[in-house]
Parts: sequence; C-alpha cells; structure tokens
Amino acid sequence: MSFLPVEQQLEVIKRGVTEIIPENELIHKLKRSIKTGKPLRVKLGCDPTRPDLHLGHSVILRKLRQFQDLGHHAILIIGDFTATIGDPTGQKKMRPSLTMDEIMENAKTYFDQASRILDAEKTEIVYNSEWLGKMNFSDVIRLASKYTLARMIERDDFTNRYENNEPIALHEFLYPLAQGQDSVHLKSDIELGGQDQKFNLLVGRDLQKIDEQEPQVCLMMPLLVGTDGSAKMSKSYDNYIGIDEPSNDMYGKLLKVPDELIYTYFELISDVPIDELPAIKEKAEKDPRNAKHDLALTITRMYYDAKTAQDAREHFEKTIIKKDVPDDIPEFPQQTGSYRLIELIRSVGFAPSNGEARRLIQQGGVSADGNQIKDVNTEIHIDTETDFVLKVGKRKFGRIICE
RNA sequence: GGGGAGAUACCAAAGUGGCCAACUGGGGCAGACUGUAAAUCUGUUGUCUUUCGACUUCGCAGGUUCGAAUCCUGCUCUCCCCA
Repeated sequence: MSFLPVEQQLEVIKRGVTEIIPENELIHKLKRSIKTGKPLRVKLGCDPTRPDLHLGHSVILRKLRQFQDLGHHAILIIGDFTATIGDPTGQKKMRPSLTMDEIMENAKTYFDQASRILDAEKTEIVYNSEWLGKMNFSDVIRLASKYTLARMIERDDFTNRYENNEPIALHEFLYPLAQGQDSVHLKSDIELGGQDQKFNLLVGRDLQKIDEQEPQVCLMMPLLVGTDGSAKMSKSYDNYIGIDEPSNDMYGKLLKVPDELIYTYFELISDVPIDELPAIKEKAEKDPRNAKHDLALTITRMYYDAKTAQDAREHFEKTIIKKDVPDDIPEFPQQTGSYRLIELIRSVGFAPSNGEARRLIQQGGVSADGNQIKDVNTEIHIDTETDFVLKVGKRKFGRIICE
C-alpha cells in the first residue's frame, strides 16, 4: 500500500475539521503508516436509533470516505449495544432504549444509506455488542472504576441537564465508557466524531492509555447548521435535508439555506475539490443567488446524477419562481360523481383533516387550473371529461381525472 | 428513610369550579412580498360540521358536583432539600 505524502494527506484530512487532538500524533501516525505501508484504523461510531440520514450526518461520513480514499481503513461501528442503553450526547432528554430487532433493522437502513457516501466494499462493519455484550458485571465495575464522577460531569450536557432539574440516569455515565471501550477493543488510531462528541472521543483516548495502547487521535467535525440557519441540522428541529429525499425537494431545501452558510455547505458536504473552494467563497459573497443554485445543483448531483439535478433546477424555476405548474404531477383518478372540494383535498392526502382542508381554502391556498377557489362549499363534479390540476399550498399539485 | 414541588396541546408556558378547545411565545401551515421554500408583515393552528352547534383533549384510574384542566381518593412518573 502506498500513501500520499503527509502534507497532502493532511490537506485533505483537515478540510472542514474543527479540532484534531493532538495534531502532532496524527502526523506521527501518518508518517509511520507511509513507512510501514500499514493503513490507519479510522473508527466512526454510528447510532442506530435514527436511521434516516441527512446532510448533517454526511459531514462525518464524508470525512471517513476521505480517509478511505487516502488508503486508510474505515471501521464503522454499529452501536447496537450502546443503543440499548440510550445515548444522552447532545440531547436534552435521555433517549429511549431500543430492542435488538429494532436496532438491527435500523442498522441495515443506516448502512444502506451510508453506502451512498462511503466505499461500502472497503468498510469494515462491526457491532459493539460483540465485545460489550460479553462483559460481565465485574468487568463493568472495573471499567467504571477507571473514571471519576468529577470528570464525567465536566461534560456540558450533563451539567446543563442537572442544573435544569432534568433527570440523568446512572447508566448514562456508562455510555462514554462503553464508546471508549470500543476504541480499546478495536485499537483505533483515529476516531471521528461531531464536535459534540469530543468528550466521548477523549474518554477513548484515556481508556487506551490506561490499557497501555497508543491512544487514538480525536478528530472533530463541526455540526452542520440546518436550513433554519441557527440550530444544528436535526430531524427533531425539522431543519434537515435527508440524503434520500426526492431530488426536487433536496434542491428546493438547499435554496432555503441562509446565504452565510453557502460556503460552509460546500466545504463540509460537497465533493468539490479543495482548490476550487476559494473561488466558491468569493462567489458566495458576491453572487449568493447563483452560488446557492450551484450548491443545490452540486449536492443534488452527488446523490442523484447531473441530469436529475438539472431537472430539479428546472422544476424549481418553474413552480416557485414562475409559479407555474410542474411537468410531472401525480394523478388522482376519481370515480364519476359529485364531491365536496374539502373531501377531495383530504382524500388525495393534501390535508390531514376536513378542518385543515377548509382552512386552506379560506386562506386562499387552493386553486384549480390556476383559479383560486375561496368558497368552502365548492362541489366538484367528476365525469369522463374531468381533467384539472388541483394545487394546495405552494407545493402540492395533483391532476384530478376520471377513473 | 423524612420533607417539599410538579406532570397542560408539536415544544415551552399561563390557567386553580362555569366567560376554557384552553392566554402567550416558539414551531408548523396559508397569504402578501422576495433571487429563494430566507427575512418581514398578516392570518391560522383538536375532530366533525356551511352557520348554529356537537364531540374528544389538560400524567393514569376512579369519585364529588347541574357543571372539573381546576375539588377529593388511589396510582404512575419527575425534580428539589435533609439524612
């Protein structure tokens, strides 16, 4: 195995990172791997409680992919065992524990999605129940004895929760230890994590030292800010862009990103080469409109292809900018007869209840073939000639035809 | 082990017998506007109902009352203080 020179590797590795602890050990490890031809073992733990990956997750997965491309060995740990504990990291509340069946199901989904970013062939997948599940109670106590309470409660989220009178279960203290034990077991050289994982990654270092291993280097990536421009991207804040969202949605949501984030997104989640970044930064400042379309096009292309991305762009231009009807609209065949508009809106799934449908009409959000309908009592007659486009809100289109 | 506080809609948080389907803020949705699905402004935000109105909802289960989110009893969960 031959590797790029240290400097070149570092350039790739350091793209977007917030912190490398410690950098000199990383350089040392890289030099050694070049000398011995032995790839570094790069570990990434994943949480199988939330299988829907979004662009926020892609930050760290892309970093792992970059290590793969540099010739290093990627280890993806499915935290099946730790998921049964519930991970408190960065959460206000403790997560519910899952059953093994749910976890295995989630882990599969996770890997399927992660494969769109990682080189799946070259990724070693391990389940931490393999070793954690074999520990008996005295092993656990011995592990727990290696850390002190004072060090545990250094962690911000524990402190905050404690001050806010929120419950912290004892087992939550075991989570960082379990994750650290993963590093010991796998003899990892590098562990990747979000900035919020810093504490857990450092525990891994400590436990490796106690075990007289060479400690891992901790590499933290920033948390990607979501489409709202304030909170980190997360499903619970509804500011996320899923990696398997339809291309049109992906494109549209990317345009919603605040201008200040355009460059960050390029840096962290796009595959544009490093030497193009400065020009992008300049464009993002001078011409945010087009830079953002470039971003949307780039990211959509990464998860689909160039043509699909282009189509998404046209779809957006047409529906949002020109307020035109999109090209391909789902058809909703109806049986001949007379329907109340409210019922029709609900039955095609454009509103969850009749009340909601009524409200949408009253607020002027409903139109048929471009003509706004404001009368709540409108009746629609369906016969063989029927063919019109029902629009509800900004984005819901449906062609109503006779069955 | 002892004492105290609390659980309200998606989230936060008022309400302490009828004026409560429940103040307010956030979020969501819609409209206007916009390069944008951003920002801003306006409206809206339990279900059924054209209106009137009816029904379900304030941790869970019972009870008191003409009437309960509000009072009583039991249960579950959480937090704080003392030990």
